[in-house]
Amino acid sequence: MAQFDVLPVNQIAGKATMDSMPVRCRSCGVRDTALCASLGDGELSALHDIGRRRIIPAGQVVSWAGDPNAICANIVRGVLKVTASMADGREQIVGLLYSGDFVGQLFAEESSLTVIALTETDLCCYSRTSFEHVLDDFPRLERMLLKRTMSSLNDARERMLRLGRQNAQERVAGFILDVALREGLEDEEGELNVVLPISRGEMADFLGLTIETVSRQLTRLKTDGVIAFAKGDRVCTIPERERLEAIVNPF
Amino acid sequence: MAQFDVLPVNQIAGKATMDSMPVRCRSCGVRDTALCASLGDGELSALHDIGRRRIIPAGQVVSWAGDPNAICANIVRGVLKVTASMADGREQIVGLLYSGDFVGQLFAEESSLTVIALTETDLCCYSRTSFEHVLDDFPRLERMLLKRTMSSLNDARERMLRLGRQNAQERVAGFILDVALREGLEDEEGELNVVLPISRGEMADFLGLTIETVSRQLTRLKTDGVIAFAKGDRVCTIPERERLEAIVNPF
DNA sequence: CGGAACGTTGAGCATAATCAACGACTGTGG
DNA sequence: CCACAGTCGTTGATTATGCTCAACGTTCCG
Repeated sequence: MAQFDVLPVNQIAGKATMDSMPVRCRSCGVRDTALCASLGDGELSALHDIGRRRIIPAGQVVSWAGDPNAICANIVRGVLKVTASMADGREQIVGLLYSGDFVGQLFAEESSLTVIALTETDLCCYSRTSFEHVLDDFPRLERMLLKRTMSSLNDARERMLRLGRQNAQERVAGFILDVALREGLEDEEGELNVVLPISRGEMADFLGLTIETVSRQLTRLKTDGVIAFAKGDRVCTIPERERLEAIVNPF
Repeated sequence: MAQFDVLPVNQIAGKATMDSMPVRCRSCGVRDTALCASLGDGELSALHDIGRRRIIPAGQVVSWAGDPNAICANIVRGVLKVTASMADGREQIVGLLYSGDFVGQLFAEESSLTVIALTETDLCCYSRTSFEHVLDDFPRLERMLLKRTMSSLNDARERMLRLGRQNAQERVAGFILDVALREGLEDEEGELNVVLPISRGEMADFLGLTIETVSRQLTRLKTDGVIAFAKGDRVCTIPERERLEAIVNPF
């Protein structure tokens, strides 16, 4: 009954704006970076109507490998990991997804990968089949998805080079550099500061190493002065980016 | 002048059929498996008009990493490798492409990967930008490309698990199994026979190993009776598929 | 206070890389 | 025709890298 008060108010507010952008979308933090950016304000309702906001606590599974592939989503806030695993428990993180990224494999009846929230995460979830139908009606949406999928494929292939050909030192250094370039901030002294989004164990699963090896390589980078840690094990400072780059791409 | 005789004849032959399928496409071996399968006979001319057949000898580079990303293509016949490499020469094969597969990264100004023909290869080449324009006009073509790209992404992710978490024995066995399931033929005794499409060195580059390790693992599989070689190093027989599968996916 | 989760460090070991030698096969040129 | 180099694959000896097992410190929370 309380819902009755709330919902109509939102709808009225929506109609009161110049265009017909749905209310939930109007305040959405990834309106201009997620796939939605390919839709005009008026077109958003097609996605809005099939979407549902969901908050996932850290550590919770979003979708299991082997389950029917029922949902896909835009990430509004948070970080997800996509993992592949073997029967005996060996695990590999095959992708990390951030705000604005799209989650889910379309056109497949069964999902072969497990998706887990690393931080508390806001998702804008769609039924996979409904999303596929919306795709039929909005070519720009499909085009944007195609571009992103091609770009993900490229990322995956670059990561294969790392997993197949780089040693532990290069992998760890490369990971820190990637995160720093994506999310890092320069301070007043020109140092690059970044919060590592994952634990040592998750870094190991991402890099195809063990926890111990990741830890040892981090201490080595630390004693060599290439990186420094402040306030815990997650906050990392990079005094000279060039030194890190030299490790990742040697001659 | 001789051309004058030939070309009109082809055009007449094209128009003489019930539909307007271009001549070159009518005899094409991958008409129904490549991306073209998403187009009706009449629609084919859009691709046909911008396409050009090209024969690439074995070993020749189709496109270099770092070059302007100018072309894409359908593979009519042959096998290509897609490689990523580091400044110091380390190399990783990130994809193998067969007849009917699509080659090229769209919507990127520079290509980051090198493509090389492993066998003599027939390509149906398009200028990348022209192809992108055709994509605008044929939603079914774009949809098929999206599906394939998603499926390639999935393959790439499964390969990350291998590169990150499997040992040499499992990688080599897994590779043989993959090729056998894709291209192998059962003989009268129920044995699976397959011709390995690449050399030991290329297998090493594909699996993130060295030539010596690949060779040793193959001899180990051979002495264990899991596989056998006949007529050279490329023709491989698998007496019991289950034994190979047990190695790839242990408990 | 006890336990759990996370991270670091050490000792020993196993796996795959490196370095080296050699056989089989192919094509080339004398 | 044979000698030769070149490519490809195999095998052996040795080494280095990263894994395994184990212990221990810190932080957080019941």
